[in-house]
Amino acid sequence: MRDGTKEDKAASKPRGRPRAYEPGIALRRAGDAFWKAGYSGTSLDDITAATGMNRPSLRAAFGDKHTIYLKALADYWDLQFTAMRKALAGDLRLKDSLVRVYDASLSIYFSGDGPARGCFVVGTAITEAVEDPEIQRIIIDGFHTLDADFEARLRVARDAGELKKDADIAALALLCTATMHTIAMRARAGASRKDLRKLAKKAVGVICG
Amino acid sequence: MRDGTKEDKAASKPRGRPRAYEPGIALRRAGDAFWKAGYSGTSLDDITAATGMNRPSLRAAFGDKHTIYLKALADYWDLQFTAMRKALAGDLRLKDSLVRVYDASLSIYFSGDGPARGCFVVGTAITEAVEDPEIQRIIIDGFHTLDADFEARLRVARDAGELKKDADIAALALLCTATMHTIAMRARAGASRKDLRKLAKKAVGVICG
DNA sequence: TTGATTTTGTACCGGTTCGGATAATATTCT
DNA sequence: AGAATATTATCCGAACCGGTACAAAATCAA
Repeated sequence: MRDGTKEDKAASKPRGRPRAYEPGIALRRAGDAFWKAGYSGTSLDDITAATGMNRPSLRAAFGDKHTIYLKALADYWDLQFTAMRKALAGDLRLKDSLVRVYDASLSIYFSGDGPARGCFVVGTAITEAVEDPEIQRIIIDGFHTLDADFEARLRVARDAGELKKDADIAALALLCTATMHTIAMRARAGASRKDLRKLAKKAVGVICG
Repeated sequence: MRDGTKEDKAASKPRGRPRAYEPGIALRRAGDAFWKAGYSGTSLDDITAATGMNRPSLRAAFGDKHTIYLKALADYWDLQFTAMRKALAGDLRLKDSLVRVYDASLSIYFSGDGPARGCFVVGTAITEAVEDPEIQRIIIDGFHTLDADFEARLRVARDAGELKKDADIAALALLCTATMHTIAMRARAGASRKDLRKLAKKAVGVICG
């Protein structure tokens, strides 16, 4: 009585012809395509080539081009925040903690086969923001989350005596985000990973006083 | 003998049918079109609509789409650096000088009729950088000029005793550029001018110690 | 006035875009 | 085996893309 009721998790197979793709992987591949050339610069043909899916399957699975992009964008924010929070966790000194965040980001910015693509948001979403309020909102919310995560970490540091009692936590958090932004752009503009790591360390040096 | 030799500045008119447009203004309008939707997101039809020029005239005047874009990009850097250097000139205190730079940038980011478009480079060039080495180089050179201009101003401030003798000028300059970058992106993402001005002041507060 | 010169306006070309219509295929259920 | 279901594969079409050919228009020189 307990099994085969259809809601058996990974058990019971779906009814018709099985999928020839893995939705999660396919979406990431689609994201890779956007990441390289931006939203307008990526055609559905590019995406079919990247995913191996044909057009109708693509549409059935993820919707039209705009919807595919939004899903890829949400996916990226997940990746970014997961990496960031993992880097911020643990009881390192503030300075090391921040450097670890930037290192984690650099790993993302320099991921993939070709040349560095920087941040997905910076490289693809920012451009569309002016004419797409939905994307605009997703970006601004993400930036605020970035600010908030940095600020929370800085507050811990201040309470632990690593920062001066009267340090302007909010201001420092903005500079942390700003540093992330400048790294993201310079990465896409061709700066070397080594140089960007040095940049991060210098910025952290100032921020931590 | 001195006049009418054809090189008489604005004197002697050209030979054939006169232009129906002003090259400088037309190029700026073309830039406006790119500024709104990015390089790939802007069609030649968009540009003809923005400039009032028809397609063959456009090509004769500025070349193909890619060349038009490069001209518009160079034009924008000129605008940006002119505004920045004007803001940095004069003998204000460092803090006021920097705030003035960000105010000048905000004037650019919030220019135009529609919603804020942020920085032209951030909103249009960054996306293309991955697959266009020429654009990539123009961006990185521009960023370095930004860094250098800030650094020069900071050095003056240090020599004038506004900063500590052992202040890391290069690191502070990077944070100045980073602040510019984060403002540019947030502007395009829909942040209000008032909020961005407050952000700038907070950042300047930290940078100036 | 006539001819030379330059720009403009229209219309078109071949290729690409996105989305969908239709038929073939692979699997499960009965 | 046969019906039901879900995905895949091929193809189509209307719109758009960047670029160009060609003739009409506007000016200057003689």
